[in-house]
Amino acid sequence: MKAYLMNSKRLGEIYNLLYQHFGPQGWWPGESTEEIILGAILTQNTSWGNVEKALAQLKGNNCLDFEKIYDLDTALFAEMIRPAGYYNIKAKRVKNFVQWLYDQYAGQLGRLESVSTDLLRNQLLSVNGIGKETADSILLYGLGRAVFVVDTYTSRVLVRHNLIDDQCDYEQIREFMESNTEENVQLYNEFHALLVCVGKQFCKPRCLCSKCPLDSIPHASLDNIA
DNA sequence: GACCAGGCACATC
DNA sequence: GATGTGCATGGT
Repeated sequence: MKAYLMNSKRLGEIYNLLYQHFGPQGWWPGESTEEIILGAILTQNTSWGNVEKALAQLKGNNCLDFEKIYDLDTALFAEMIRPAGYYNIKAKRVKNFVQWLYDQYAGQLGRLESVSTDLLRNQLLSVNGIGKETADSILLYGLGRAVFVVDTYTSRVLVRHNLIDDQCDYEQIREFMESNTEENVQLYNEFHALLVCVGKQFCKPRCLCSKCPLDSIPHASLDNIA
């Protein structure tokens, strides 16, 4: 059997186990595209609980809105998102994104619909503060494009279960996921959310947790755990 | 008090 | 190209 068939079969098993255990995740948590995009930037190296606090503050100040943010003083915006951590740098990053949206698309998210995914991804990556994971989160969860999002949890779970080498970089992991699964926005959405879910609960950095729903999937030895 | 959390850019070698 | 560092709050 060819490698890609084996990998797609294994990924299928993993997806089914996770889906059976956790159920549909219905990501991204957020009521609007703007909230999803803000969440994607605010969650950089930050726990989601802290992001929720920051989003709640924005909501309370009626600032979950790119037009408002565009006009808002950066220092003032930074104060509102303080609970998310790295608030000064994240305030600049959000402003950079909004500035890009205004410069290129008159501030209208609707205008992104006619742009190809590849072009959009490259444009997002050119914004200072938007890296690969953030760009792909925006594309998949915010804009409904079929791009697999790779994050710490995705990588960790795949490495632990010997699906990828721990030296794989972002693009290699994304390529691995996209080439071994059906190209489908809803599948990418659920699969990534489920990987985060199992990662949070059962795949801590320094331990091999038991009772993981993926226990039946071949597992790396402790020696291989960073 | 240490460790971790849904990264990214930049400096330095 | 690889490696190290700053950015910061809040939960466990």
